[in-house]
Amino acid sequence: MAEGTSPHGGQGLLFLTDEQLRKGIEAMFFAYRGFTADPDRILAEKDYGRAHHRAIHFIHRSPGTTVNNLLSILGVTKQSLNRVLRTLVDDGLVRSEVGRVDKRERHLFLTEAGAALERELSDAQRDRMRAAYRAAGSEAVAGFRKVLEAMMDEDMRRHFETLKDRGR
Amino acid sequence: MAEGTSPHGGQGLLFLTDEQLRKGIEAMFFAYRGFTADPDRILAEKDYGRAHHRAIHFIHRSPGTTVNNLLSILGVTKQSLNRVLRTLVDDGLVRSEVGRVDKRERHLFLTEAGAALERELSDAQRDRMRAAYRAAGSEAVAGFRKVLEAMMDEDMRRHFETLKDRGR
DNA sequence: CAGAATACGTCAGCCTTGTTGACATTCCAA
DNA sequence: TTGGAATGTCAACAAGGCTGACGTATTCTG
Repeated sequence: MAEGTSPHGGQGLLFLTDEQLRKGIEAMFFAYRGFTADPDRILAEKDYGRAHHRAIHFIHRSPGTTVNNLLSILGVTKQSLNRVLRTLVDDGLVRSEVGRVDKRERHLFLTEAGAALERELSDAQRDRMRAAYRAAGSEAVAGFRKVLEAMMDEDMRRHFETLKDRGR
Repeated sequence: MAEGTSPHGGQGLLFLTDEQLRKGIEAMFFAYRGFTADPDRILAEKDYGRAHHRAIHFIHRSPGTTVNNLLSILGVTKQSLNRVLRTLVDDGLVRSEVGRVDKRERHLFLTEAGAALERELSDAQRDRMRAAYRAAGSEAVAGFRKVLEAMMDEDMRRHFETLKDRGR
């Protein structure tokens, strides 16, 4: 635990046994289940799935985003996204607006109802995240974020950074 | 960053804005994609999916485990697991042995071929994990693990701990 | 301006992986 | 010994990925 604070700069001299790495892998697997568990319960009641949650989350995060942008964030095909988007628009949770400057584009926004569901979902998910952060301590949180960022693919890290800036 | 090392014990006085928590959530989402990307590529070539990977991983980890035990680790229905297991047995990657003391149980083992695939998959996944750990430093790794453990459901943490001990 | 490229939507069909329901076998306890 | 619980298998269905093909509107470019 004190290893990383040494003059080596916390890098370079890590002894990483296969066993340690395997535990990291399993931790990731089990934790992700917890991570999605609470929203999944809420979604199931409303006959939505994780795909709907993801769309709602990122539309909330980047109001007015285009379909194409959402596509590259979510990393699915347009057919797949479209199915989800259609139900959200039909159910009045998402509004799709023809672009003013480029009329080929559709800009996506949450309606009031959509924003309400978003709040319900992210409240649940944040509660767990907050509890985990509290239990682990702020030093651990910094490390958590560092490792996760290092684990992303390049494209995803780019998206992640972009979202980061926008939120400020 | 130095906050958690204070006499407060790294807890209690965390300022956790919704914005910070949201970034944690997004980091988790993007990182998990990276986490599964490499094995997914290998699996796609061989016409297997993530479900096969999970089964192989945990059978490797606990040779001789029963279907029921695997079920509770994976958190799916037995019918769902069974389908995956059947293809693995048919393809000669997994051996299923009728229990000696309780003949209702089946004990699961990897065959040589199964172990070979397991190695290929976990090598790929470990490589990424190792790179992320190296990039983040050992202090970060400790924090990473701490937060993940705190994020798990109780049952999952129990499984996680059990696997931990067994590996030693 | 004509034609290529882009953005989006949609239809059809497939696969994986989750679900429930029905059922056979085996074990155990009343 | 018999009925209930536990274990595992088979069948059928749904969600949500995927590819491929196509239509339409719009924009960009030579």
